[in-house]
Order: sequence, then C-alpha cells, then structure tokens
Amino acid sequence: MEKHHIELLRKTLLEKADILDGDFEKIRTAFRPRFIKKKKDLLRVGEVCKFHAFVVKGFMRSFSVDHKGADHVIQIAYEGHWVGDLYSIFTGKPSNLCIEAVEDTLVLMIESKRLEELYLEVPILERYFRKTLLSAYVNTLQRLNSTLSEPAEARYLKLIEDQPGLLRRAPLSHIASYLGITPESLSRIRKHLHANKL
Amino acid sequence: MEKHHIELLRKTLLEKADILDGDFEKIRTAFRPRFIKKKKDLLRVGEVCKFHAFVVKGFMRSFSVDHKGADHVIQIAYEGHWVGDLYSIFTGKPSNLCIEAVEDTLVLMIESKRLEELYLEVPILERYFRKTLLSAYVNTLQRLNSTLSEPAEARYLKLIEDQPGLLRRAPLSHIASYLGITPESLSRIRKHLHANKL
DNA sequence: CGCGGGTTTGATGATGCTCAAGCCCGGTGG
DNA sequence: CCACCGGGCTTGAGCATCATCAAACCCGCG
Repeated sequence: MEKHHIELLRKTLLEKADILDGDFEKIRTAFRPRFIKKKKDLLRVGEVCKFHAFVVKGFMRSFSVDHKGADHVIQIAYEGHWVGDLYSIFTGKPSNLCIEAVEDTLVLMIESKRLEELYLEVPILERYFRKTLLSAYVNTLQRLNSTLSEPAEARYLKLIEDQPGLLRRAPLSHIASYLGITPESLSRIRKHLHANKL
Repeated sequence: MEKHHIELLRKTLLEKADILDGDFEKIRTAFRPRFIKKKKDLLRVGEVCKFHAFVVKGFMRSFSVDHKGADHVIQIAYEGHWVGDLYSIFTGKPSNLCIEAVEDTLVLMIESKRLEELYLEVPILERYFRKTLLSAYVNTLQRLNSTLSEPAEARYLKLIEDQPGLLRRAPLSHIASYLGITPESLSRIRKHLHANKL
C-alpha cells in the first residue's frame, strides 16, 4: 500500500470532512489494496457485495445485463471515486450488477461491515459519506433528467462537455451503453456531428 | 403543528437512527408547518432552494421543464418523504426544478442552514440523512437502469407493482412524465394491456 | 346544461434498434 | 517483416417504439 495512494484517500476525505490525523490512521488501517487487471471483475452478478472500493488508479464501470444479454453501464469510476453495489450492501441481497476494470486498476477496499463500525469510532466519517452520497445522488438525478428529456445527441454532447476524459479512456460501446443507446447509434451520431463541422 | 404530524416525523427518523427524546425536541423546534394548495408551488424554477420539506399529508412532485415547455417528473413524495432541490441547496445556485402540490399538502419545513447546524448539535441526525440519501440514491439508480434497459410498457408494469397507490393519486399525465413518455403513449399502453385481459 | 381539463384515438413521422456486412487497425505467429 | 486474425467501429436497410399533431370524447363542476 504505497504512500501516494493513501494520500489520495486522505485528500479525498478531507475535501468533505475535517478528519483529524489520528482518526485518519484508524480509517487507513481498515483498507486493503487490490489490483484488478483490465477486463477482470471486482464483483459478478449474483454475488453479495460486501465492500466499498476506492479507486486510486485506473478506471472501472458497473453495469447490469438485461434479459437478452445487452449490458447497460450504470456507473463509471476513476481516480478518487468509489465503487460498490450499494443496493446489495444495504439489503444483503445478491447484486444485479457486474463491476469490471476497464483499464488495469488499483483500488483500496474496505469491508462494509467494518465501515459501519468506523462510523461509531469516527463519527465525522458519517459526514463524508453523507456528502458523497449527496453528490452522487444529485448527479444521478441529473443524468436521469437528461435521459428523460433530451435526445441521444444532446446527451452525448453534454457528456463530452462534463467528462472529456471519458472519451479517451472508454471504448465507444461503453459510452453508448452509458448514454442508453447502441454502439451503432452512437457511431451515427458522431458521423452526423462530424458532417456538421466538428 | 399538530401532534400526529410530529409523530410521523419522529417515527420516520427513528426508523433509521436512534434519536433520543431530548434530541428530538431540538429537532422538532427547527421545523415549521406549511400548507400548499393543490397545484400551487412550493418552489419555482429560478429560485434558490433553502429548505428541506417533510410531507406529512398529501402528495407532491418535482419536475423540470425542457426547452419546449414539456415537463418531466423527477421525483414524487407523499407521506413520510422529503422534497427539496438538493442540487440547489448544495450549490446555492437557482433551481431548475419546480416543486408542486398534486393534492392539498401539508409539509414540515426546515431551513437547510439550520439543518447543517443541527448536525453539530445532534450528530446522530447525520446518520439518518446518510441512510435516507442512500435509499433515495439506490432507488434512482434502479429507475435509471430501468429507463435505459426496458421499454415503456415494462417500466409501467414495474411502477404499478412498486407504487400501486400512485395510480390513484396522480393523473395519467404525471405518471407518463415520470416514465419518460407522453400521455398519449401511456394511454395506448394501457389500452394494449386491457386488450390482453387486464 | 355547457364549459374545460384530462384522456383517448387516429394518422403520420422521427428516433433509435436489429441484423448483417464490411472496414480499420493492432496484435500474433509464421 | 508480413500475412492473418479478431475485436471494435462503421455503414446500410428495414423495422419497432414512441412522439407529434389534431380531433373527438368523457365527465366533473360551475
């Protein structure tokens, strides 16, 4: 567990909550590093998710698979983000999601049970996760709103505005899935945008 | 502020956090009741949202309005739910949402600033809202997943499964909007379902 | 009554999907 | 070094879903 990975965790926590150095030490020791090779899974459909994972390097996606095998990217996570199936963690039921490394990825993992204990030992940690959940929730609401109200081309333009890095790191098929369309459709949207001078 | 309204608030908080009676007294006094007549707004597009509202009786919806006047129901809230534009509260920017009473509605309102102070006075309250955000977030992710992966008819069937009461309380046009389709489409879906013996 | 909002129905068209073929390019083995 | 393979991306044709516009209908309420 190298120093700058821990520093990214510390820095990320401090952005949303004032955590004392002593408390951070308690937190730090609850995490263990794990490396996931590109295209390997951190969680598979049907497993019960018992961890939160903090991405220190790399890029992951979580996706569902519908009744006829098509996958749908629900979330993406790169450096400084969290992954895990909150539904499964919270209910204890098997996950409907698969969490997969898009690139070679290093995460710091904590047992969800251990995190619950940490809330008692370090109450301010609850503030960090409340705020983190808040922004994740707000982002998802906006994405939902966008999906309900705008055609795919507008959503694509918004995405390259908000997440320019994504285009370089994720293949077209993942981006299409994230937008809720097929790779073919996204390819045509790109073609159409190029035709109009970009 | 009548007794059973306060009791609903107490009961709701206790479902997710062990709040002492004394602490609940502090919390209680931070809320003010407000009545919103059917079709009247609690928040309008362009205003900065500075409150959280707890619905004790009635039914509200929050919706966005797209560039050509169509509205899109983002959230619904009835007894025991919260409403407010978290994006606006958190960023201090004007809201893109309108929050409107679908029925005559009574809410208990708290200033978002006052709530931040309460977190310091009653730390366990942070747990309640962390958990509440968690379920709201998980629900929204599932709704997003459903929107991305299923056709409107399947989403409608899932909705009447999950929220049977909604059909009795909300007009068809709101339900259509919540599902991300037009009232005409939902009407046709219903017709089609009736034809197939339901 | 008759007005008016909400819902239904119909005809037409846009958006995005499916299936299928071809293309591009990077990696591998001869 | 090149020839081949394979995955990802593009392109095309036809189709399904859902939107749009417009008209008729239903029903509660003044």
